[in-house]
Amino acid sequence: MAWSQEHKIKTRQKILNSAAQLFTQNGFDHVGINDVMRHAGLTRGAFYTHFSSKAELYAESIVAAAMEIGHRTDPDHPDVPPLESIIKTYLSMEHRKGETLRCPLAFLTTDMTQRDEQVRNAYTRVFKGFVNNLGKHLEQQNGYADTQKSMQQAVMMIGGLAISRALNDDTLASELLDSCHAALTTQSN
Amino acid sequence: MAWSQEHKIKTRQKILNSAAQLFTQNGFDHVGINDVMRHAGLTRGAFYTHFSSKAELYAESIVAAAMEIGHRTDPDHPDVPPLESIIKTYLSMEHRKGETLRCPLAFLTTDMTQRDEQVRNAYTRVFKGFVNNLGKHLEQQNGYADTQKSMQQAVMMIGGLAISRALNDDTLASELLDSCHAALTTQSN
DNA sequence: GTCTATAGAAAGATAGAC
DNA sequence: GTCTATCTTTCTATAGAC
Repeated sequence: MAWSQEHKIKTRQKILNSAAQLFTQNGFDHVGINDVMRHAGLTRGAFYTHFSSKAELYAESIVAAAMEIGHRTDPDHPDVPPLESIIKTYLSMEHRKGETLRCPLAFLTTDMTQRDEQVRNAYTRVFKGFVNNLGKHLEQQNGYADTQKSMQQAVMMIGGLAISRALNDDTLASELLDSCHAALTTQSN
Repeated sequence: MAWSQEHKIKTRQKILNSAAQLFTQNGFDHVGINDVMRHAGLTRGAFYTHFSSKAELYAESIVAAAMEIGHRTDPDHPDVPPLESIIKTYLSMEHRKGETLRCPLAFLTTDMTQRDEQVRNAYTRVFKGFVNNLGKHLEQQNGYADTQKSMQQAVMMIGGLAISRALNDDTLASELLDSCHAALTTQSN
């Protein structure tokens, strides 16, 4: 049946979108399958026809959450802002709040140490894509690639945001984000 | 009774040491009070005469875990190695494994976003101490303080290690740690 | 202070009706 | 495909014996 097939795909997407939001906001352990399904307008029992386990959903959610941000930062796509602008948005107090923007690399960093292979693989692939994107920006800017510099930029962005979220002091967090921003724009590029 | 008082203090310390180890290795949600007490050679029921809640234990554990590393890196103490050596140890695959060395700032970063005030305050205090220590090293080296540079160093160390632990790819993780090391030693200090 | 026993709640996963 | 109901496990926290 073409119709029910299509309906199933749409339902799956709704579950995945709900999961991406809830997981990045609260982490794996503080989101139940119940929460995800309710957020998607369904109930518990319907879950396992779409995903085989909570971990599988989590792995796919990380990729889904990354793609939401990814297509806004890929320099191969049209109308993507310059690196300077991307960095500023990434290292913002807005992103730290996590209401409108949530990079899974920064929001779920230490969460990964407790997860299984499939989840960690998803995170690793997303990280490689992130570094690769930074590398393309750098190459457009300077004419040559430099993986090491791209990794340093990635750490300064992801690490800076992750730590700022851990701090229970808005002033300090803001100073920290500013320091990271300065490191990324002041240095000899 | 002086004897039972002293015994209680020693028991408390044993619980705290066990907690510091288990929590930094596995995070808040994957360590039960049962695990901590068993590791300390006791049973569940004895816990609540020493701590009022799991969160209180967690907060104190973070400080305890930090002090284990702290006194080895404080430039005011005698026989503390130079910054270059500290950075190398911090950004090592050994530290990434977490068997002998575990900085709570890097091991528990995103875990903090789900915790209550007392826990987040403990983390924040430890982070301030970390940055302060780096600042003293920098001042000894260059003759002047630079908080922004110290924060950047902290992010490169903590963030680099945290991300390397999230990656499910030893080669990539090693490259990442090397990149962070290079950023901290190559730059114009 | 430390023990065993248990209350009470939450959550992953499954069974079976519709 | 989605629902309600349930099995099973896990864990914080407390009660009461010694």
